[in-house]
Amino acid sequence: MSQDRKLAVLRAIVEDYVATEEPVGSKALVERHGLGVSPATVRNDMAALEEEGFIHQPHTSAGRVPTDKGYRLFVDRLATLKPMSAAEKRAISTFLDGAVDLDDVVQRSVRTLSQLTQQVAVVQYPTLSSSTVRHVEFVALAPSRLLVVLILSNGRVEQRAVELGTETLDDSRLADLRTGVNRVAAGQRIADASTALGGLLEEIPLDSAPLFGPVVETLVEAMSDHSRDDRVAVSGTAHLARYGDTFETSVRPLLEAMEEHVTLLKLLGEASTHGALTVRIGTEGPFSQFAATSVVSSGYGPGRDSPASLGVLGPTRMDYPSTMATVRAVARYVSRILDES
Amino acid sequence: MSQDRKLAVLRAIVEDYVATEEPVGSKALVERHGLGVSPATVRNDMAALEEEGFIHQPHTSAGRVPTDKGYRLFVDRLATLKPMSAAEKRAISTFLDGAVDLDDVVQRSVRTLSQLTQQVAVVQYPTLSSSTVRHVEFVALAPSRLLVVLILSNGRVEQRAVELGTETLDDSRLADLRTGVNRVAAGQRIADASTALGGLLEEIPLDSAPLFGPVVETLVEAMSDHSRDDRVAVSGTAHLARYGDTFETSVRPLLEAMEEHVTLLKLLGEASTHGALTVRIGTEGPFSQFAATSVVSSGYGPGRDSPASLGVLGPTRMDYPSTMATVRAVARYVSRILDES
DNA sequence: ACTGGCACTCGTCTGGTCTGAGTGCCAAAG
DNA sequence: CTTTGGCACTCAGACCAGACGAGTGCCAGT
Repeated sequence: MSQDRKLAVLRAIVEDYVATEEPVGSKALVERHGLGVSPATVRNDMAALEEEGFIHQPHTSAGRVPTDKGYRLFVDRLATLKPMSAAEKRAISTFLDGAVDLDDVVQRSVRTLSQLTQQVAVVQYPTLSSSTVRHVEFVALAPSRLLVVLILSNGRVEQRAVELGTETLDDSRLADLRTGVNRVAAGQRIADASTALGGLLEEIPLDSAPLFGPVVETLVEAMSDHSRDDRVAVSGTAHLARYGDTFETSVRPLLEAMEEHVTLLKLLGEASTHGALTVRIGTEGPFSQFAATSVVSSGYGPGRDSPASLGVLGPTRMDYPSTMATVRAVARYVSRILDES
Repeated sequence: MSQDRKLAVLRAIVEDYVATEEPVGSKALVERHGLGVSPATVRNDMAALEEEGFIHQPHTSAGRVPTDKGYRLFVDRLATLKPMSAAEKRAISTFLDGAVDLDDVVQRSVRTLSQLTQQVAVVQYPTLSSSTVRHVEFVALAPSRLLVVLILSNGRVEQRAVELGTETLDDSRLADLRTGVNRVAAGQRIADASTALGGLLEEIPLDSAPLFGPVVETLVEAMSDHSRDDRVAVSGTAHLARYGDTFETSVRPLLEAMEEHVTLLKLLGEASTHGALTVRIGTEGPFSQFAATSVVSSGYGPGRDSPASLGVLGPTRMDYPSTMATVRAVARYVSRILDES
């Protein structure tokens, strides 16, 4: 029995099953893929593949279905990424080039991804922590209320309101605050700015302390607050309809996860090394309720690090070659856009 | 035949059908609601109700199901809003009180709504147009690139990058710009600020024009740009799973609408007069694909106008009394929070 | 005006049969 | 040792008929 042919059979099974969504039998296989051998031969190979756990038959008189392990072998050794068509490339670039700011880039990316793959797409917002402070602005809302606006290099803007209690503001104190804070914070990476601000607190004149205190505190909090860090954009949930049969068991948990951004992020996985695709198949993931779901993801971001992930969720029975190609293409394109801006 | 009893029968049918999700027959009716008459009598009433189009029987040997018209009569004349339990009231207030900014208020509202009603909740962000300009800030990104930050009274922040071409910036010109723009714009309602800025363009010294021109243009655009105006928050899509049978026909279009914010807004309907509940049942809505879906919505917002809507989508077969009560309660509570801040 | 009775309808449940796709195994042929 | 044709076997799903029963409409009696 030739090892090569056995793998060819597995590949054929995966491809057929993905296309038809039905267990595939030996006869159909030799017909649809010119394997050049008889069904009986294929049956032997199939028996071996089943023995090794790559495929599985739902019931005695049915065809075979790939197992998670089978898909794994397929993506690792058998799949060649399907090259993107010119039309698809064009779609990506025209769609993404119109973006006006970071939010928009993310929104458009996630749309593009879901549209091209016909699946649920997820894009994590680039993390705050790797960016630098561009500017901090203060706006008086009322005599004792202050709006703190933190502007970051990646275009993100964080804002917080601060109650000053009995302390009151006037223009000159506001100016002091503005120059003082920006002197130490502007241009710094988030983490550095945070500690620098801490240091600032200790050297300021005593009479400014009641003002600076709460303000700096809020700023530090806003910087370290990763509550906005786990934001993700989701698109294409309607494609979940294609799970078909296993609705309550598969789709429901997914829909729930769509709103639990933390879960979603864990699913996407750590941002891997730049440009490398990660494929997580079915039960390989951390959540048992997504046993029928695969994740194809990639890190992306400006420069050479990948501060964020994007990817696609779909049934384990998905078209890996083209999904992977699309995810990679979008990740690259988005990274390039972020580089430019 | 007593008119009163006929209505009581309709009410009973609606309640039973909502509870059991199954067509309800005459016998079950008299048993579960102490109507004090025999099944045969009820049958006569039912025949009349069917004649008038309030109920309908799926097939000859089945019970009756309310029609859209039947639900309409029910909510208009028969339903008494179910008062909220103390626990629910507490849930609303504790959940919403923790909100730190406008975004957070909206997020928490939509979460609360979907959790309490066990349905899909939709909350429109308060429209930009009704708020005033708090402050406009400019930050130099590069010698010829400028970040314009527009801070509004409702806590929303809009930001745009401006390319200045050959024009270059320095601190004093930036200060000019800042004071100049804020002098005419700060404190104005959006629309007024827009026109005022237009006027500003004509009276500035000639040498500043190349700088002011593109900046003001961008600002006006950001103000009039309603692309961010149709933003909505959605939560609880997982509850769509309860549509059960009619998956492809009902749920899919809904999931698609969830991402088409424009559609969602149309569905939510015009923000009605403050505090008034709107109920749109099945085909009464503007979209034929949502024939099996009802919308319960209410305007909300600070003061006495309702710049935005919030509401709940669900199957026509929903528990109107409690849904309506919840929507109203949340709308009121959110309005109050917006009033305070 | 209400009620009990009765004949009727028709969707669903049950059990049984049939069909065909697909298998595993074996013996014969390369 | 590998491949192939043949053959008996399994079993899910389709199909069918009959029984069941929930629910109805109508009518005559109270």
